[in-house]
Amino acid sequence: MGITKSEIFTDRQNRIAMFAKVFGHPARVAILEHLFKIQTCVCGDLVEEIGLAQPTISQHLRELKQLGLIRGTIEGTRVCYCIDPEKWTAMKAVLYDFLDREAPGTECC
Amino acid sequence: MGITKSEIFTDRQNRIAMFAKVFGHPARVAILEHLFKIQTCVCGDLVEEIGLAQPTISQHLRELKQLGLIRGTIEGTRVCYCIDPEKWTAMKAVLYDFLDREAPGTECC
DNA sequence: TTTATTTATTGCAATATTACGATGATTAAA
DNA sequence: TTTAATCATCGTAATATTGCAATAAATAAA
Repeated sequence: MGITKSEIFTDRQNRIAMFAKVFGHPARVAILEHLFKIQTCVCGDLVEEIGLAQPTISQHLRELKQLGLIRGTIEGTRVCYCIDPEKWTAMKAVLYDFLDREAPGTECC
Repeated sequence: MGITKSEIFTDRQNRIAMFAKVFGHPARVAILEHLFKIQTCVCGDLVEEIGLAQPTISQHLRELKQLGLIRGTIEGTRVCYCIDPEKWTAMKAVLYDFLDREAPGTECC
């Protein structure tokens, strides 16, 4: 049905999935990488840097903003985006807690 | 159009997104957590453990298998699943390389 | 062989995602 | 005030994802 049954999972599992999902598209990965690279915040440069239409970039930026991973500041006719350091750290803690496991070396079954 | 323009991104960015995407659903998070918890591999228990229909679980298992993160071994009428340790480690390396950044403390713009 | 058990596959309905053109809103510049 | 520039939003088309009932496939048990 295209709709995720979030009710049957723990908050923790839903939180992990929510953060992972936002990285599940290369455009959002590229946006974040560019924001990390260009210390001073960027905005419409992302449209040129990445090869997608302006409304598409804007849509991806909104998803990142909704999770709090980036912030946008209006600067005249432009909008400057940057990583939110606290949120980035908090997100890392959630994902690392899930990812940082050692798979047992024993053979399967 | 619902279709991702993978061509315009680097292999690295696509790889990061591909791995992150598979964790972007709580059912797959739950499956992996259960496989980590129950050392000895499980199969249809996942259907009971998680509250989704058998075909749905089977579909999620297939996605994990396609990325190589889990393996399935036929045992009579059952199929035993387990984490692939090498693939798990390789996946971690890819995601950590992306996630493990320090956001600059400087203010936005 | 027949029946049960277990998992994969197929087909489908409902919803979500991706992408973009058109347009609106806001502000700077002329 | 008018025009240009920049970004967000709306509307829409195409595709993807999620979930399940029905069914097939494979093997164990009777």
